[in-house]
Amino acid sequence: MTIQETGTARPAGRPRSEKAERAIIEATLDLIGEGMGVSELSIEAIASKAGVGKTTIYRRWSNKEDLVVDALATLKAPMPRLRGTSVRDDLIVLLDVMRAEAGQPRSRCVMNIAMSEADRYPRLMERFMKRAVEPRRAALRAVIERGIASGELRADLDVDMGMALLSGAMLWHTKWGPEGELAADLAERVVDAALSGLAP
Amino acid sequence: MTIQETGTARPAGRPRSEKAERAIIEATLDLIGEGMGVSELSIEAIASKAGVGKTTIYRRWSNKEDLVVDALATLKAPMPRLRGTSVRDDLIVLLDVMRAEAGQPRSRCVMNIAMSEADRYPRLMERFMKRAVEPRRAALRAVIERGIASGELRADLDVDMGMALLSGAMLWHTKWGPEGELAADLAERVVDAALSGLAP
DNA sequence: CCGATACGCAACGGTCCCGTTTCGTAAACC
DNA sequence: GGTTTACGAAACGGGACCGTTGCGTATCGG
Repeated sequence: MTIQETGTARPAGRPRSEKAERAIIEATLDLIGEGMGVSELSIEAIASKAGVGKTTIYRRWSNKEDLVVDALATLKAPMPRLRGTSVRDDLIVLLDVMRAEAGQPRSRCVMNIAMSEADRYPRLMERFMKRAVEPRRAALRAVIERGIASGELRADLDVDMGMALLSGAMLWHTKWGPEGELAADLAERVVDAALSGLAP
Repeated sequence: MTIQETGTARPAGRPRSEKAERAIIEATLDLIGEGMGVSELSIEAIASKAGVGKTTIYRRWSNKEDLVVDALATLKAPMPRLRGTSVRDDLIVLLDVMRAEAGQPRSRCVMNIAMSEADRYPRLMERFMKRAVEPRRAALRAVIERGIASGELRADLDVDMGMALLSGAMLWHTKWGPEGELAADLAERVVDAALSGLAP
């Protein structure tokens, strides 16, 4: 009882390497971000990429799905400070986060998983939605609801429909838009187009 | 030279079974429609589902990608007759086709492939885009351009942005909207929301 | 009937990955 | 030093699928 006795009795023997744990999760996210589906992920590939023995993985997670769940749980939605001055500005900020994320392989995990594995891994999706998708959705929803309340958006606007138009348009550009990087002003143009509508 | 001599000399021996060929392609599309990615497709699973020997597949296609290319080539975009009375009506018809297709496993191939395998199979994607995606896009683009010309849509509207808002919103509802079947009036509501915009 | 080709089926050796075990070494505690 | 647990590496038997081959049968033209 010299030091480091915080009540939880430290187990005997060599402690588990946190570095290895991080490397495993990083490798998992990297592979997913490269476009690999969950079913194509192999423990051996993760171990190899992480520079780790398979034993070290199986000691921590009993199967692939548990590992992926934990890996995805470390993904947090980057929550920008919304200035709250105008709904238009806040929407641009939120959608521009989507644009920026679409470029980083790491952040691409979110969209890759959300789009592809929706049906097959219900347990995984449930956690993943709660952790990574819901915060993004909630932020967008809050801005839209605030806009309705303040009169900046139509009083009869269906909130879900507003979310669909805004983030759907970003999604469309990401996957099917003109090739290459997304234009820097894409978020602004999407917001303005959605706000003013297609009709004259 | 009794009958059936159309210049292409009929090769000797038993002819290849067109029924088997159709069954193979059907099985391939079924598996893709069930959410199976191209890399998870196995020749053995296709053969089994089609009630066919592997030999019969390898006799026709030398690898999986060729088979998938041919299978996807049989997918044609269902092209509804557009009445052309109003842009709004035509947009609703086009988007409602998307809604209807989202339910049928067979037609889900288009979206599943288009969303998931974009990067990894460039040769496949090129053909697939040309055959199955482009016609849909062209139809939507034509309607939007007609609307701009007729004054039913804003003169300064970016056509790509219009397509993104409309089909992006449908896509969003398909993947992330409230669970269950898409509402029967979804296309109409999306079109009206996009036309009038979010602002008052 | 005969030759030729396609068919479904089963088997082959090869590769990848599984999940487990063994081994020698490393890092914490007493 | 001694005990205990974790580590990376290697090997295991097992399963899925690969692409190929051989087999007996079916279906065409001549």
